[in-house]
Amino acid sequence: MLANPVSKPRTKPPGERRDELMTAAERLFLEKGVEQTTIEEITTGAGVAKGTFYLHFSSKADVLQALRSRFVQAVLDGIVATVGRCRQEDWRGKLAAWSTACATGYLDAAGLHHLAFVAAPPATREGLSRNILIDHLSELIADGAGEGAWSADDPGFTAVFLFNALHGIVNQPGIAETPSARAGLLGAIEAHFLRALGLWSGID
Amino acid sequence: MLANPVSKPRTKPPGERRDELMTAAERLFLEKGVEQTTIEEITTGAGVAKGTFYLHFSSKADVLQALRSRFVQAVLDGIVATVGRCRQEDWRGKLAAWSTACATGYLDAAGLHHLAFVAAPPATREGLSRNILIDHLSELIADGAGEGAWSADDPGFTAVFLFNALHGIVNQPGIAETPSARAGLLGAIEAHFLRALGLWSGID
Amino acid sequence: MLANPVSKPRTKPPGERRDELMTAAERLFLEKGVEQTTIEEITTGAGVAKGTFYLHFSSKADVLQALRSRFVQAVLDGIVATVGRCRQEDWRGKLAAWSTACATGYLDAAGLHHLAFVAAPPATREGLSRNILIDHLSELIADGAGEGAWSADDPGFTAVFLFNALHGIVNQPGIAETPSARAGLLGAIEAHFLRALGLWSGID
Amino acid sequence: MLANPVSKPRTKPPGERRDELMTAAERLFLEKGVEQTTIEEITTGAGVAKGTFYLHFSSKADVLQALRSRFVQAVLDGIVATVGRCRQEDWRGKLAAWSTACATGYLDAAGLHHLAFVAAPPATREGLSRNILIDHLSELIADGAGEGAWSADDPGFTAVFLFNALHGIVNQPGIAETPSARAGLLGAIEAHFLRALGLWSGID
DNA sequence: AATGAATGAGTATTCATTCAT
DNA sequence: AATGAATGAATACTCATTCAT
Repeated sequence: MLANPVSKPRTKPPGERRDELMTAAERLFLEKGVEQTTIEEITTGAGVAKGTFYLHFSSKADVLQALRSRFVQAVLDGIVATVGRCRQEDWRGKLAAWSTACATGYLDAAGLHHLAFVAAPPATREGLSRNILIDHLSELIADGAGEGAWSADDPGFTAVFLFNALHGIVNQPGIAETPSARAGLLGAIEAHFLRALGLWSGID
Repeated sequence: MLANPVSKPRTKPPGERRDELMTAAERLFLEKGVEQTTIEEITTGAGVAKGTFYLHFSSKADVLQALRSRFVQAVLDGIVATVGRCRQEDWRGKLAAWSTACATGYLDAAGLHHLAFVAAPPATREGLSRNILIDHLSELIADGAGEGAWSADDPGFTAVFLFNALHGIVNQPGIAETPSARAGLLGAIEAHFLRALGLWSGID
Repeated sequence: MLANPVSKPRTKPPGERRDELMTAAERLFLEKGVEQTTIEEITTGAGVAKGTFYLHFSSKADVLQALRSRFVQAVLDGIVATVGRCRQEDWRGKLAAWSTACATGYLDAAGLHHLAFVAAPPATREGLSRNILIDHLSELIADGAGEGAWSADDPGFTAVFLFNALHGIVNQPGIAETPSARAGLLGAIEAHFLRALGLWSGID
Repeated sequence: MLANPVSKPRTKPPGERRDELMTAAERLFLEKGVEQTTIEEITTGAGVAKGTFYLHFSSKADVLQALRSRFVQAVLDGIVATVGRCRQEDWRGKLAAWSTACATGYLDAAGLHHLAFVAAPPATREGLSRNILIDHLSELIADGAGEGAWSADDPGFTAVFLFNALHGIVNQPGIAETPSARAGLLGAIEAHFLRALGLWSGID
């Protein structure tokens, strides 16, 4: 007997199912919290059976980790693209671009960012002290210092310092709700980033 | 017959019992984690019956919140004492003292701090964006600005920025394990605090 | 120092305290059910400390039993008074009076009656097959039969039969909410009582 | 390798599992009382794991309700079968059959009946004033009245009256322990039913 | 790949009762 | 008589995970 042509295919490419599960999990995690979300709710939300979850993830912590990676990677992509538009020698611009792009990426996914790093932080203490964003910022600071754009005794320290500062700022609930509030916020973040590297903020 | 002077009194002042329970909980939370600690272990650790726990706290989250408050209050007490030793007009010294005292308070109770704010963060997003430490720092920045010690467009913003920066730094595992590493760390934090307010760090 | 003349006396005659506890328990039992009512709520309701409860009752079942007795005795008193007003030889009138007085007593305390016999019945199966009301009715039937007012092969059987019938009728929620509904109900009960003894109900 | 043909299938049709759980619960409730029976004992009795209980029932009260329904339905089935054997126009016979079949159904499952309606009565007051047995009796009384077999001003009233009367009678502990006692009881119930409808009982 | 019935470990919480004062 | 802090037994329920189909 032929399969009902109207019904959705029972099997899908693995990547697609995985994404659907992640998206369902993300929505539920944001709506009701990680703890309060059950695996079954995730699978129901993704329209599959409970067992299917374990074909793609090993546990709830596993999906959460995947969501974290997806989020951080998206922010990093945004940063790379923005910073890449600066002239090679414009270190000041690059730093400003970094701060703005990072803050923007976070603000655009405020809930998810809070979820991934604050409400349900990774098991290790690494979360906010070692990640690809901090590495990227650290590298930028080191490169700029190498080119004489600024001085930085310890780029790693400054990167952790600034990243967490930015993180704390954008993590404030209700911040940047209006376009003008957001613009002001981005400006203030940029100014503090520049000042931290000893560059005058340009507002005299 | 007189009461046996050796046996502990069955009833104790409420505050005392409460403190004993908190202390037992703190030790267990640090040893084996919040999730892994049962209420019964806490009461056993405090030498009381299980039901007694609920005479003082409504849940595990409730003790955790009490531990958080106790920790933050202790750090604030240390800050107030240290800052208070600066001359009235020495705003630069006060800011430096604030950063050092705060970082010291955190580093001295690294486990508890990690526990209370990272591994088992408060349910709301408020924790790291509104607390008595940030309020205190914000006030200091505003006061200094009022006295012309520095300029600060938005003391609240800078306070959140710096507090989270500091928080991220001291939260790094294994940081400041040696006295010299700690000294260097405190110096770097101080330098960044000063620079954020446009004061030269004095290390050239 | 003299006791504050405004405060209520700390000690009261035992009977009074007991009554206050019973009254508080009755109100709470009716409001939220026996199971859902705690001893502490009862004592709070009576304005005494928890331990005082055990000076008057041995358990929750004990208060409930006391409430049951108080209720049944009140109904019986009403019946005895009403029936006593009939002429000595008016057996028909006595039976009618019994049914009406019993139903009235129940309807006047509908919730308590439900509580005492249905929602939280006594531990034994005796509740609705042996109690002082049934005994009283049984005696009336036997006496009337002895006087030739009616014939009754088994007065005990008929008493249980009629008592439970009446009980089921008045236990219907919302029955007899208006005066006329109540009058109709009492009439119907009376008619069925008379008919059960082979007396014509008088409604032809 | 083929599945071991001796081992029971791990999964069973839902209805079957449900029935097994109900039967295990019924046995335990009768043996040791509802309160004294734990969910775990029920599942052990049914040969399944604890969690399986909650796949079929939401709580102990839920199974109890299911047992009540099963019991009442069984009694109704017996009544319908018995009454159905009477000639169409034999209303007196039908009424007699109803009372006898209902009483028999109750007496045959005295423990369960006591359990379900007396020791652990339903939470609402509806149980003994509205159920499918009362509805059935009410209909019979109305139909007979319609055919002129008897007069009934309020069939619903009489049905509640008689049902509760019968219920109270059969609920007496130790009643009808011998065949002859049972026969006498059924006869007396029948006589009272007939008399309630104004039919002479035939026992003069 | 997908299903979903079955599993069973794990624990927070309540509250009747006691008893030293 | 009265208090109320302390006790501790007792159990329902959840939900991540498995696995036979």
